[in-house]
Amino acid sequence: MSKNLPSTARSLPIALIRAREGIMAPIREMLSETGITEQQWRVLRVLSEFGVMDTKTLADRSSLLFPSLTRIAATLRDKGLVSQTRDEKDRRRQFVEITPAGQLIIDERAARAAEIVTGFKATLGHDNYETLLDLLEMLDPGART
Amino acid sequence: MSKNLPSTARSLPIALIRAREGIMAPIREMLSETGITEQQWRVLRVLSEFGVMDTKTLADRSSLLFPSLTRIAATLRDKGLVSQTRDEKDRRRQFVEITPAGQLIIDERAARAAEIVTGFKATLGHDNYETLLDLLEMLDPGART
DNA sequence: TTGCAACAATTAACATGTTAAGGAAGTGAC
DNA sequence: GTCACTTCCTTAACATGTTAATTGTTGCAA
Repeated sequence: MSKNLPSTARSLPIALIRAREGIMAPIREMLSETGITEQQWRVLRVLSEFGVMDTKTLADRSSLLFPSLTRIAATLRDKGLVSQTRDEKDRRRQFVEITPAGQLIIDERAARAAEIVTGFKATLGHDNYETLLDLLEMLDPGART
Repeated sequence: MSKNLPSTARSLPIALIRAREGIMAPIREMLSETGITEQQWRVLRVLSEFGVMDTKTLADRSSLLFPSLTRIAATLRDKGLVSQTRDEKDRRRQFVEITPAGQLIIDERAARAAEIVTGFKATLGHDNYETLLDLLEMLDPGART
């Protein structure tokens, strides 16, 4: 049975889009003054958290596809927020590192970003927030062990 | 306190992206043979469920921004999957309707799409699935009454 | 060593997301 | 009626998502 599609009002893909839209709106607003995009912010955050890493790891941790990352890395490099270096042992590979200028962007906005997150935790309630993260992780093909 | 950003591993925006990626992968695979995209599928589904409607309502129900919808509607019209008509009383407004060819695309794949949804329900468990939808709806700015 | 498969990264091509600006049609104050 | 204002939709410009093709390297095997 269940040959019928669920109503679009209870569609999981659509619900994910709308939730994401709700989450990102205040974050995009915060970022608008910096001139960097949401994805660029994400890359900087990953680099800030884990330090220098190769492109493949960076793409994985940032949840970005390679072609996107190529463009984003080029943009961030032009802005002086990251630096790229070739692996001398394997010249196919490349390493990316956040620069002091890039780290500054993170540092100056970490408090405000944390406030936004706190706001959503308050909206949902702490337990619901953790539950939500757990459920979302169950849908992540990369996280299913 | 909590001036520190959460680890990107427990970041809600990133978790939403990854979950969406996990959900959409099999759906995109299903759609690949049709030549229509995920968003075009979404528009057709909304039109199939609710019937003819004006562009504003369609954008709202499809969770698409107006500029995107303009392009998508033009694409679908060129493919003969929807038809557009001007409102004669208010010539700014426009109505969109699914064509038989468009409806056929939905009908031919409704069963397979429903199977995919059923699969995710099984992965999460029915109660978790409903909980997830409820929590996501709490983050949707358009749904907070 | 040469040839080829595998790999990392880029580029290309097209669709969408996002913001801003533009154009056309309706509305209301005067 | 006219002018400002609003509304609906489109266009523009740029960044990203997505898939496929391409380039440059490496490793391995005939």
